[in-house]
Amino acid sequence: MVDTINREKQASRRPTLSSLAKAVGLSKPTVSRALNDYPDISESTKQRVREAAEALGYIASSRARQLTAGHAEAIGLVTLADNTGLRAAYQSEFANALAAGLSQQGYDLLVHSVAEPENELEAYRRLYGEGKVDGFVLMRTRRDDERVSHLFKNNIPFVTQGRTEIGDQHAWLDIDVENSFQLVVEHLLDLGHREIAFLNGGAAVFSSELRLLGVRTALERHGMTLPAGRVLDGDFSAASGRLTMRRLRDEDPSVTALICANDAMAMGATSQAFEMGLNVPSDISVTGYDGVRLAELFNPPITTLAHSAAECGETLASMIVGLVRGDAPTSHQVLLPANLTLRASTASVTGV
Amino acid sequence: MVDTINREKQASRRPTLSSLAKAVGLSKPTVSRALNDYPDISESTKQRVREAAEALGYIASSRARQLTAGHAEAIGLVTLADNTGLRAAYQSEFANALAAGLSQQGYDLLVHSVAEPENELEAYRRLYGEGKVDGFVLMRTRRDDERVSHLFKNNIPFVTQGRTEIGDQHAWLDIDVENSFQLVVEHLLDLGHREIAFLNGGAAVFSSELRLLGVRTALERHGMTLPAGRVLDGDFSAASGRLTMRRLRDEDPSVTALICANDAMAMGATSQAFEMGLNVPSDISVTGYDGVRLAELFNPPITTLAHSAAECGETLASMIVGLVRGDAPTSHQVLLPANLTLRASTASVTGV
DNA sequence: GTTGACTCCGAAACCGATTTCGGTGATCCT
DNA sequence: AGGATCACCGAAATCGGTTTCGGAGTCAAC
Repeated sequence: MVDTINREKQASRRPTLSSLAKAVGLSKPTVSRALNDYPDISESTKQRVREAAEALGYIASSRARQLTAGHAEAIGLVTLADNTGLRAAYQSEFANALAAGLSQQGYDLLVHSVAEPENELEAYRRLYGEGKVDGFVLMRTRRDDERVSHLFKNNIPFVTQGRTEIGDQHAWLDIDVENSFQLVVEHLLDLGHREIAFLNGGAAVFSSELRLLGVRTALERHGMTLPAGRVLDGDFSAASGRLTMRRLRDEDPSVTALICANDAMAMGATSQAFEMGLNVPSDISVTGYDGVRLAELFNPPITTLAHSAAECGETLASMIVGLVRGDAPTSHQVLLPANLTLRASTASVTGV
Repeated sequence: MVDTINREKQASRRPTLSSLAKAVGLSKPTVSRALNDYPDISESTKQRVREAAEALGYIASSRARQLTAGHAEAIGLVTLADNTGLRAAYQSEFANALAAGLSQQGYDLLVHSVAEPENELEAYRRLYGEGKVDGFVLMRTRRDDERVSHLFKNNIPFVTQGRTEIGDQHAWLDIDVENSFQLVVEHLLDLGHREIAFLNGGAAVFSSELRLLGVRTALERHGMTLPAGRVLDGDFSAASGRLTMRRLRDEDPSVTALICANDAMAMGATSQAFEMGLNVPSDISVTGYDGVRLAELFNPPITTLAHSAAECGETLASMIVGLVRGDAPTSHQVLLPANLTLRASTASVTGV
């Protein structure tokens, strides 16, 4: 009876290093080194061990390996549970690419979602403290970001997507927004627009400043200025794009072009325009930023500054893996360009 | 010198159970049980241990715990690297919700991306074999899905989103598409449409059959039939929506309403219609399915069958956790309704 | 025939937790 | 006072790998 139970147990249980060792008549360490291709194991033995492992379907437990190796081969991504709608669309394209890049390097992406923002830091602490991840990728960093300062202080590997106030001290990947938004302005100027408004993304985001700088610089190069009233503050949501479009028609109807700090706001603004009887682009041109795929499907397709989420994800993946393996954080600071992608939401000024 | 190094090591190293035990002058097991609130430890000792743990910033290593506990407290999600565009949009909303649901139950979501579809099974095998995850959530299951049969055969916990051929034997969450598409048809009939085409999603997907059944049933209830030529096959991509719309105008221009099997195809079809000079909905009505957020932002907003990705994610989360904890797979089979969400892509027939 | 170098493998310790089992001391009972 | 009961804690084994160290052979050299 006991015998039966034991045999069943044996059979149902996945093979371990010990059982594999027993099967080939070698010791645990020898088998381990054989599988890991150590030079002090004879080729014939390695061959024998590999065949036996294959035959028994042996797969080394990463749990046990992690314990001695000291790393989890996983990178953490902490998201906020209320991160829904279009904002999530960008994040998902990105997370997908990130996971792809990490997988290439033998790492997995561990996603943890927190319900309340005030528990966010705790999640980082726990995930790393428990040893579930070796480092983090941070999305949508803010200018003064407590996550960044916490990770930095505690010497935990991390890469941010977007620069921060202490950007010179950690690893980051960012888009050259300053330059990019100059391109947008040039494009609109070429089309004859002179009454341009800019819907920015809030001062808490580091790149907002750079975006504004880009817009200003380009305008000034052509002897124009951006009045304070034409700089609006949004929150990257489609709703805030709608709101802006409404206010614009009420308070500043002479505007012929609206530059938005992301695609979601551009889409919101465009939808709102149509609902108010304004046509995009014949009545007002709208531009976005991000290159979310769906902006291309939008009607009209949105002219935008596209950067490849896939490229971002892959680059971030190799950056964080580099950090985990001991690279200096400051050696991983990458600025990617965005490409002005002309589509149908911008057109030359006609009616004026 | 050695002393210094050691002290530094001690200091920089995160505290372990042993060091904590030493600090409070107790044994490892006692401290472990105190922290885990075992009844055979005095309240005063527990208190003392907890305070010391807090003071030292002790966090139990999940790596070590996993080794004895036998579970990883993580659920795997395997994605295909080429999963981009709109298809990804749905997945992301979903993955977000899934992660949120899992986190609530103390589990994390481990995302692994595979580049080549032929390596997909290998990923499932490895992830579970290594003990990195306790189970899986499968998205977009196919009618005859080798992932499903593999997991089923090997007795690995999993939940699918969507039924399969052996759906009666495993856990799944699905939308009641048959019923839902009846609603769409009724809606279109109410609007006076009589020339209706249906862009389905390919026979490999189990629900395609049910969708078709729903459309047929509703039509027949009104004494109508769906001619074979009016059933098109798509692949859920926006491109296939565009293609369909082109073919429809060329080959079957009398059609006044197009029912699509998902939002992406509906959006593609709509975009294409506009580009060909057809107006949606006045010339042709288009409907979608999925309730991706951006369908709402689309211009015109797409009438669709919406189901909450968030609800799906959360439900799947509790289902898979239940399975991991020993529930019978067949006890977790959930059919969710979809809500007909009327927006601006459908209107009554005018021109006929 | 001893020494040395070199190849190949095994015993034991270790990673950081949990679990099993047993033991001490206090308390209660008769 | 002796024995039973109970509350509380510790020694040792365990999970499944890796690493350190050393030992048994073989072979060439002197």
